[in-house]
This record gives sequence, structure tokens and C-alpha cells, in this order.
Amino acid sequence: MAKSAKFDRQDVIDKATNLYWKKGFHATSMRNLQDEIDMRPGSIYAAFGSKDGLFKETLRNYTDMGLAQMHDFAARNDSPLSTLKAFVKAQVIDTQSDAPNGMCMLSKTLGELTEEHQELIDITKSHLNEISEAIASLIEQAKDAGEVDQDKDANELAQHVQIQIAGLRTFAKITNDKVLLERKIDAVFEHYPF
Amino acid sequence: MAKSAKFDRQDVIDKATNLYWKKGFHATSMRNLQDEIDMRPGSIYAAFGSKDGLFKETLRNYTDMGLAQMHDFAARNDSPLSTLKAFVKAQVIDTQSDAPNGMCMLSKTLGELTEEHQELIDITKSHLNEISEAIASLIEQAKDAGEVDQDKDANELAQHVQIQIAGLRTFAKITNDKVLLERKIDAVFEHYPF
DNA sequence: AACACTCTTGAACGATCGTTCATTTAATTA
DNA sequence: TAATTAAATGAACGATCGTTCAAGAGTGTT
Repeated sequence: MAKSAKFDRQDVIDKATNLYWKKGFHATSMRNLQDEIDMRPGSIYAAFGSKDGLFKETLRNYTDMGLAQMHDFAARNDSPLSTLKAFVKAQVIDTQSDAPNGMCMLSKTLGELTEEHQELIDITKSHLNEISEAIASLIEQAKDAGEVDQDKDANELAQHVQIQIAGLRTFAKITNDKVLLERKIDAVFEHYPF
Repeated sequence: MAKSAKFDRQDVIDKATNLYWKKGFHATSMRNLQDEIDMRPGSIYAAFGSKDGLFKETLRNYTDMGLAQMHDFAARNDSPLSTLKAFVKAQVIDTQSDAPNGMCMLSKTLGELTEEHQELIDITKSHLNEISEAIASLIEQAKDAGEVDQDKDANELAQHVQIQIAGLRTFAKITNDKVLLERKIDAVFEHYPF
């Protein structure tokens, strides 16, 4: 057999995710990544193939983190709607101070990349769709729990929530007033289309 | 005297704006710009100082274009509120096909840049504030015209509109359904907080 | 025609880009 | 312990990055 002692793949992907999330795809150089994850170029390319390949893994990782966070909130909350509201607040408010970047990494990526990286764009879109479906699933549960009218369209409400998250996270780049942001998030769930 | 025949500065800035808007700050190289605006590096640096300097001028130009578009709509519309709605539709829907990039260049820039380019970030924020103030001014006019309740806060409504624009333009990157987008924009002005 | 002045040019700079690969290191088997 | 095998290394590749500047070109005055 042969050498087996290896780097911790998940740890490496986590660190790469943070750097890509913070600086974006183009501004993150392979040398930046080498420093951040403490690997030499040969090892990175053996493990991930290319800068694009590593980026793909971080997109998947970022999305899984978001979905896991939603399930976490669901486990701690009794109501689907307050789960969703907690998720939105975490995404909009907490990321301003706790995360590498206040913006959603997927939205950032959609904004940054051009057709030169169509595959990465398509992957990013499909991940945003996954999140939208998870939100819609929460809203279906809220309908069953009587928190949302049965005649509302869960997918349309999920779209609305996702639009609010994107808008509010952009807004939070200008005015980082947590109280104001919290008020605006509360308002989202108290008025049309909810 | 000396040589006077020169490049058309506004034309050059327009072309640079389109390229920066399309590709973003980092993915746009000075060589890309040289090709796009048909100037040699020495001339560009004599006229604009640096990549950052040229970018600053395009940020100003982009913002002025948006403000001019708003005034254009105001001149063609009798009502302040339908002016605002036309502006939002132009920003969200028309840019998907007619513009270098569906996203707002200012939002894109806020998402892309880090503290390494703090001055550019600050300029971008202040330009977004200019636009917010222009929207607020329209809403004040709408209040005077009886289209909006007098007890509404114009600045808060303007914030809301700007958040919706940012959210919807991100959403439009995923689903480019013009009818759906138009419906969502109409809904913005038919429900809370309007 | 000679000069003064500014604009324009493009080769070239050192730095960094994404990526490769011959070599070294270390773990396992015989 | 020697042989085998895969992982890890890091110097180096050609390309491109943002930027500079000496030289050339064009316009107006003397």
C-alpha cells in the first residue's frame, strides 16, 4: 500500500468556501487559496482539478450550510413560520458580522460571473432553486399548521422570501442598522403576500 | 499651442461603463478596456490616472444615467407614482435584454469589492444614496398629488423600493419571466408599505 | 521653416496569474 | 529492511496583470 495520512478535506473546503465567499471568484487567486488552506499547488490540483473545480465544491458546501442551518432552526423551533423568520434574520443580520461576507455567496456569484463560466452559473442557479424549494417546503408545513392560508401558493411565497433576502442583504451593505433590518423582516411576514 | 484633436471623453466613459458593468471590476483588465475604447495604455493613464480612476468615472456615469432615466420618465408621465413604477420596470425588466448586465452596477460593485478598495465602496454607497433620495423625492411628489398617503415616510418607502429593485434584479437572473416580473412589480405598489 | 507644446503611441517593466510535473516524503507490504 | 505505492512538494512554465515612459506625431505660433 501507500501513504494515507491526508489533509482534512472538509476543513479545506470550509476554508476555501470562506475565502471565495469573502473575495469572490475572480479576486481569489490560487495563491491566496494555497495560503488559506495550507496546501501546495500540486496537492490542490490533485484533489480538486482546477480553480473552477474547487469553486464548485465550495458552492455545494455553501448551499449545504444554508440548508443545514434551516434544518437546525426547524429542530429548535416549534413553528414552521418562525423557523423561516429565524432563517431570514440569520441570513440578513447575522452574516453582517459573523460571516466572510454579508451577501449571499450564490447571489454574489450570479452577479459576478459571465457566460465565460456558464457551468458555474448553472450550478449556482440550481443551488438557489434548492434553497427556494426548502423554503417552499417550510411554507407548506406552515399552511398545514394553520400559520399560512391554505389557498396561498407556497412556491410563490418562497420566491417572495428569496427576493426579500436578496434585497435586504444588499440594503444591509449600505445601512447596517440591525433594529431597522429586524423591523423590515418582521414586516415581510405580516403583510402581503403572506 | 499644441495638439488638440482628442478622443471623445464621454464616448470613452460610456464604453468603459458598459464593459465594467458587464464583467465587473476584477474581471475587467486594462487590456480589455484598451480594446473596448480603442485607446493605448499611455493615453488612458494620462486621461484617467489608473484602473480605479477610470472605474470611478464609470460609477458616476452609471449613476447619472439612472438619474437621467428617472427624469426622462418623469417628463413623459403625468403621475409621480407611475413614473416610479416605469423606472422600476425599466431597471428590473428592460436591463435583462438591453443592458450589459441585468444587475445594478452599484449593487454588483458593493458585492464584489472588499476593504482593499474602500474608497470605491464608499463612492458606490453614496451613489446608491443619491438614487434613494431621487426616489424619495418622487414619492414626496406622489404624496402631494394624493397618490400616496401623506402620513407615509418617503425615505422609508424609497428604501423599500430600492430593496425590491435589488431583490427582483437578482431574482430575474434565475427566472427571466417578464410577465411574472411585471406582476411582482405591480404588487409592490399595491400593497404595504404603500 | 523652425519652434513650442500637448497628445498619442507601444514596447517594456516587475509582479502575479492558473497550472504542471519531476522529485521527495512517508506509509504499507513482502 | 528493502521494495512498492501514493501523497505532498515547490520550482518553473507561458500568459497576463496594472502601469510607465522615452519616442513619435500633430497642431498652432513665430
